[in-house]
Amino acid sequence: VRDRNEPLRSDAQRNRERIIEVALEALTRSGDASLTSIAKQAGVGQGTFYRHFPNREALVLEVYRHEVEQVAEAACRLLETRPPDQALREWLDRLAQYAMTKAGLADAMRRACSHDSLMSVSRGPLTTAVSTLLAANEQAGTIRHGLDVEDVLLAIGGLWQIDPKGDWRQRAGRLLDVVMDGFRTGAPGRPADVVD
Amino acid sequence: VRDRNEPLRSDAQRNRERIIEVALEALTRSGDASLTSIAKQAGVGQGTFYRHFPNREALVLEVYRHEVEQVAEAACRLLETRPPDQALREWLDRLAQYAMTKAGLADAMRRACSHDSLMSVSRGPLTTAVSTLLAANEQAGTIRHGLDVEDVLLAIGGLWQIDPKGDWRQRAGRLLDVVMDGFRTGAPGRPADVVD
DNA sequence: ACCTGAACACCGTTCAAGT
DNA sequence: ACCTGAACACCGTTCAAGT
Repeated sequence: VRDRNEPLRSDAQRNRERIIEVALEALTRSGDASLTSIAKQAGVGQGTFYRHFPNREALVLEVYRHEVEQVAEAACRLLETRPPDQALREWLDRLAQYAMTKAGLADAMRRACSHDSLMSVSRGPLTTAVSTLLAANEQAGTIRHGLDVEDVLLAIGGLWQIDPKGDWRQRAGRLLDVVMDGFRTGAPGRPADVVD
Repeated sequence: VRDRNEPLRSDAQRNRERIIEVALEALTRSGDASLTSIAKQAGVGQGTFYRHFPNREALVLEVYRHEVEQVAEAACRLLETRPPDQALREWLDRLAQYAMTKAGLADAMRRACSHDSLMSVSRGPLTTAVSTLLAANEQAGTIRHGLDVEDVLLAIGGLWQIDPKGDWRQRAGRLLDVVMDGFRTGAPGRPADVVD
């Protein structure tokens, strides 16, 4: 209904930002925080809330997008200062750390978002980050050929199942060890696909 | 309040089974089927429903437990007719297939169940199956030492994120290829832990 | 001991009325 | 163009009354 490129009226802009700000805080604390409570905390009426976010999924996706951009940015910086395989591994470590501190938000995503929309968000900055890391490693010969972004995202899918309470550092480390080994070239059982 | 070992009165028993039966059907179709609708479809009042299942999580866990037992059983049979690594792989393939046909139920689990309860269900028959497969493979030398059940369950965690619509067979296959390679002994980058 | 269904609280969503 | 808050539908949960 509204032109996405037209700038918002200043009060609307402020409201929108305030909602996102409050939602980040509330959803991080608990993934099932009610929209009503978020609207109230943000100091807007329900109608206003729904003008900006037509449903829970829209809000969660927006908050998530904001957050995930930060992690994605780190990838390039890591590649500049480290060999590709170390950069990949460290980036995955950071992703794990991020997943743990934002467990509530991840929970909100799982509960509110369809498979399709989950994919489409990943198709944003996360994809760029992963494919950059992937390309650098493939070129350096530190991972097997033919892996795509979704292979990686699925392989680390277990991160979102780790309990943030408890020994998550060790758990995540073990998972990433296994996964990284699966990524490397010439893993046994699959003779290294020597292409052209 | 009730003694878990005392047998239920026959009508109560029948109600309980009917609820589970209906819930399996409804939740498989859609993970967010309402408890009210399930109770109604099962032909019981709300009070009866809550007598058997104090909340959504309790119901979902119970339905899930029933289903997962079937997959777990297959593990032993596979080990009898195949070499350990093929048995493991084929079992994972079946798990993937199962995850896809029961996508709604998996969705219901994700939405309704806490991390803790998710773990505790896995600690049931699934754990037995995985650890049997793991032990056989470790002994045969087809996987690295020191992997535990949770390593495996986390490594295949991505299965639950695959979209059942679309090319899930190929996706799951690729994921399991990566993961199995990560499991094998002597994967590069981790010099084979030669123990004792 | 178990079942029923009305009743309650709460949440997501809509909409007429405002500025 | 945007905001407000009352109103509605629906869901989870409880409980007094039944057998």
